[in-house]
Amino acid sequence: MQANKIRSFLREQIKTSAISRNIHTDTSTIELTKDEKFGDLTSNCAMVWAKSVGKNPIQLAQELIQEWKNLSEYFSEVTIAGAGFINFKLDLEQWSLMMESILSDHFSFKINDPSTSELSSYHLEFVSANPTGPLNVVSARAAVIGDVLANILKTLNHQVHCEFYVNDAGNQVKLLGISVLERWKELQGLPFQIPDDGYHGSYVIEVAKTLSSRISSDTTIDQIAEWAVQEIVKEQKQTIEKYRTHFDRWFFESELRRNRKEIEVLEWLQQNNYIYESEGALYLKTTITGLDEKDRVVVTSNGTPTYFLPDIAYHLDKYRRGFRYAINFLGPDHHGVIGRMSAAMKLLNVPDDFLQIRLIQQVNLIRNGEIVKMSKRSGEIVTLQDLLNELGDNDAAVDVTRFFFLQRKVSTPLDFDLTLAKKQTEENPAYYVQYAHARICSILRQPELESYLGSQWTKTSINELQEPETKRVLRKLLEYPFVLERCGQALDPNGLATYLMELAAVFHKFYTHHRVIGQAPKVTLARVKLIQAVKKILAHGLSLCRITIPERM
RNA sequence: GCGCCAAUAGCUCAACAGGACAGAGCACAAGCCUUCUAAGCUUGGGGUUGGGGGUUCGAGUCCCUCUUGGCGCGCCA
Repeated sequence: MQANKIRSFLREQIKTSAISRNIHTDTSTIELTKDEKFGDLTSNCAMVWAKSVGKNPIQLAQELIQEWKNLSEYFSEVTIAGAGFINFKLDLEQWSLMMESILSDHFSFKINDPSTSELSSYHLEFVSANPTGPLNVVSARAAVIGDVLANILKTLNHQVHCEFYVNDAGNQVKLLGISVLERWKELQGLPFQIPDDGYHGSYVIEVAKTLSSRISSDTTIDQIAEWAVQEIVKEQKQTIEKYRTHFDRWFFESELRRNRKEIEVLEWLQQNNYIYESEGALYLKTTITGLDEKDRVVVTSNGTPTYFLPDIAYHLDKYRRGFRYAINFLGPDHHGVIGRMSAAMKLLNVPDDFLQIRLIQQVNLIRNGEIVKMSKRSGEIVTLQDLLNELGDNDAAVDVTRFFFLQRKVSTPLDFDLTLAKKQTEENPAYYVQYAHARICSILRQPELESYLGSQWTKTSINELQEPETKRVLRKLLEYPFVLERCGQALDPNGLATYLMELAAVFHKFYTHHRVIGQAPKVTLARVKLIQAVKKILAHGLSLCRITIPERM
């Protein structure tokens, strides 16, 4: 939209000036100002360059303004302020064009400026919980983050593929099989004994019940394990879909193994001398990359591959499928993976920036003021389904938790207070945003406004939108594409939730200060168009978050 | 012991690859509905951004150090 166009124009000017001063890596930024008194857009380039050019920032800023052409085409005022900020006040015409672009039918935030964004294909892996139990609340956080980030990246015109990696091979799955078998014995009234490191949760009993007709005394553990995984994954899929998160593919480790992909990788690594043997086990020389602190075992001395080997094969497979970036969201207890996996990718000649591992910090569940310790093995779990049940298991419950998780940065641990969350369904921040949308719909339903709804935006309407509370709304609208771009770059959708709160806030303030109905026709028209624009952006943002967009509340 | 992540108002969190006076919500106090939804708005109190150094025009943000909390450090996944 218009905001991108304006920024590209400025960026070009700054770039030209940078090159003529021999500045090749320019770290200056163009930002929206925090306060209207500084204009609308601001650049810090004069301050950033001052040192290497050997001039004081203010003097440099004056030179730059002289140098730049056609500023008046976009800006009504360009000033130097503070330590050397160059501030740009947008011309009314530009505000009008912005409104026009938002209100137009084929309105889009897609960024068409190749200098600001290379279009890429992203592989997003998130949640990837083990298929040995139901999804818990930590998975819920990952699900929302990954899902909304995917939506944002798509809006920015990137190709996005979301994947859930199912670790359905190895020891843990065998343990699951044993645990199910023992529970089955229990159901048959036979003596049973679940191993200490087995799975003790009550869901195992449910799985055993479901499978009871298929199990007999000569069924193998592997078979039971396979069936159990199927049941649990089915359950996980249902829950996650209910939670409005969709994966393009559920990738099974067993599939990789059936095609002997991990052996293929191992052989390649051996041929290239990256593997050595010690005490009967095979080690990968991850340390030679400088990215890992010690070499890692890939095949144990009894001949079975560790989880690491298929993991390498999986990430290589992502690369071979042609993605430009693989973003991998992991739980905080996996941070050890970063070093070894980056090292493995390097050994396989995959570009350094291909794999980007992000940690999602943990979720502490608090109930009645106490932390609920969760562990699949001990059986004390609060599942995602439990959580939804506690909150009422309806659309509102999903809205609440999705928005709650989106409000926090992924890099910080968070406390989820169950008792509070239940109460907050009445006074939740998500409602604040939704309420703004419902309020606008309510205004637009008024019969007096019917004749205005379909009218075209006219350039002069912008003159009617100059009160402080109204101008603040316009400034917020201008910010939206900046917000999306920032979220995409940071690989964190957190900023979107914050933005929606702010947009709702400026609207609510506008609402209490100004009335749409009963004004001079040109004023009513301008305000109708304004709230239509706000409605459009709110709906767009909420749909990226996959939160209900209510017409009435 | 080594490593990773964090610490911002009474509580939960913001602050956009260092930027202009650190902002919201909840809670607390006082107000605003005979006119478009009061799930809203207005006003107020509340902070040495865990402590201490440093880097620079400028630090919550970067570096060092200390304190506190969480998590890792297996031929488990």
